[in-house]
Amino acid sequence: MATAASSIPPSTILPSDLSAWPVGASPLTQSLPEQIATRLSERIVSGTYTPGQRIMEQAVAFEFEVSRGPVREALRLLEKDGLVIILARRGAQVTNPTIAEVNEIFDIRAMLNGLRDRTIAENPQREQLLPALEQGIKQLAQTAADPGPGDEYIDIVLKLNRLLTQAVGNRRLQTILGSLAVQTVRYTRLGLLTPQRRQQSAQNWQRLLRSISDGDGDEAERIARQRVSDSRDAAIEQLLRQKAAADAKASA
Amino acid sequence: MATAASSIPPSTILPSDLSAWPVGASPLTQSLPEQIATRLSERIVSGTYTPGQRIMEQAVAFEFEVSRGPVREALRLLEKDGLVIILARRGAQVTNPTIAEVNEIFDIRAMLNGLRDRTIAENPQREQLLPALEQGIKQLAQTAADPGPGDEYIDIVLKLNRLLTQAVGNRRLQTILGSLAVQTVRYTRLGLLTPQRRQQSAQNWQRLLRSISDGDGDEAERIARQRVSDSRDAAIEQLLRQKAAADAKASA
DNA sequence: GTCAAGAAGATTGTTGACAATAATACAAAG
DNA sequence: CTTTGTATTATTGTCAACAATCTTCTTGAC
Repeated sequence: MATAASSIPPSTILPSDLSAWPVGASPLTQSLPEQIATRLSERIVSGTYTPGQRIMEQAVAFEFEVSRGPVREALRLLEKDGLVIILARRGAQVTNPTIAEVNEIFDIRAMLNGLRDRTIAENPQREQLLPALEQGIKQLAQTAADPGPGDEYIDIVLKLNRLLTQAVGNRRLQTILGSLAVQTVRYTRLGLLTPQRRQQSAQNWQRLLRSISDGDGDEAERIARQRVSDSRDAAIEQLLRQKAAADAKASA
Repeated sequence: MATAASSIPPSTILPSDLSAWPVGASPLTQSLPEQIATRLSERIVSGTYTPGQRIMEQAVAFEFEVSRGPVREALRLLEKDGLVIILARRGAQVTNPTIAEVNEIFDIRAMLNGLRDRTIAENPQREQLLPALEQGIKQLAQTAADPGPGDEYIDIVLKLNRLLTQAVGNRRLQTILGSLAVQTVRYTRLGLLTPQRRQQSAQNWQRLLRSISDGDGDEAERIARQRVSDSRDAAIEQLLRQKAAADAKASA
């Protein structure tokens, strides 16, 4: 029944607009499968569900007090974002990407972020974006210098990326970038963000702002690729530690 | 029951490996939803289902002699590839992209094809690819000069693209490019491929071959983007005619 | 004649049960 | 002790029916 939807509390860990689904023409209320997918994606991104872990329809359905139908659809949605892999007659399990695969995702992100930022820099109406961008980047510089607790820094970066991704009208690009972002945030959250890396990242954002304001598409694309490349390094390190920990646990 | 699957004849219009789904570790037999999705995608790509047309679960289920469950999943698969759009409680309808949206898809294809061809050109093991590539490009040159009937030319181009896409190990890139290819083939099939365009395309492929064999990634990327850009022009023209025809029919 | 409100019909969303298949445990043979 | 075959269990795949919602048609008022 539709009222069962209310038994699923709203998302708390991830801001719901981070995820890929309700990108355009979103209804005010997520559908039941979407709600389930959101909840499950939080667990995968946060590590509650570990890489390789099986997710069984029955168990999820029981926990959320719905039938297996919506759960199946939710798992298909997660598959679309690469958070789970579904094998025929063997169900879903949390993806456990290799280093090479994560690198590949970053390759694509670098390309498409480049396309995105170039498009924005060459858009005559880019002026409207500048105030919000400036404000975010200012915040970023402050947080880079003074770390503070938690993931505040990453949240700001995500917000900036969201801002830019939504600014380009290209809906398919939004979808793809959203999906790729969901996958990589698994490894940048809690990542090894050293002060130097934060500083460099903040500087890159500042350079990006200038290139956009100047309307220099070439430069914007170059910087975007550089930025993704930098975050890749941090993510790979993080992933390596994660895998090492998992191996140690497995052999114990 | 599983035997109902046999009531759905295999794909005929599109070679099944064109579609995005069974990319890696594919089971020998497609699942029921996949079979339905393949069949429906053929109708959309071939124009049997016109842009904007509603696809109703009941009707499809009845025609294929299955229940609505698998049909629902099939429609979700098609949505992933951008062939239909699903609105909550309003069902699926064949996408009817604007010129701008098709342009956006080609923007992304240009970028990612560039990434793909660069990756291949810079791969030390690229030698293995060259014979098959050469053979395909030779075929292409012949067909470009001597058109022949049907879509033979386009089929060769698709084959070449498939060859390259599968050559890069990057599975996610494969998925995305496959999805984008499915969408654009709606407008390149039966497209306005003038002899000049075919000639130029064949030449570009030849240049690409050389850059790969030389290991020149920069050049490979540049050519790839050019190639997509050219095919974009033909597709947009085709789409314009299609829309004009639809408008004329609507007002009649 | 046009527009609004309501009723009837059509269509999607969800559910629980059944069927088919894969994973597991166990026993027997080499 | 390992391996192979078999029985059991667990899990996914499919179905048909019900509930909720949207669409369309009719009716009535202005």
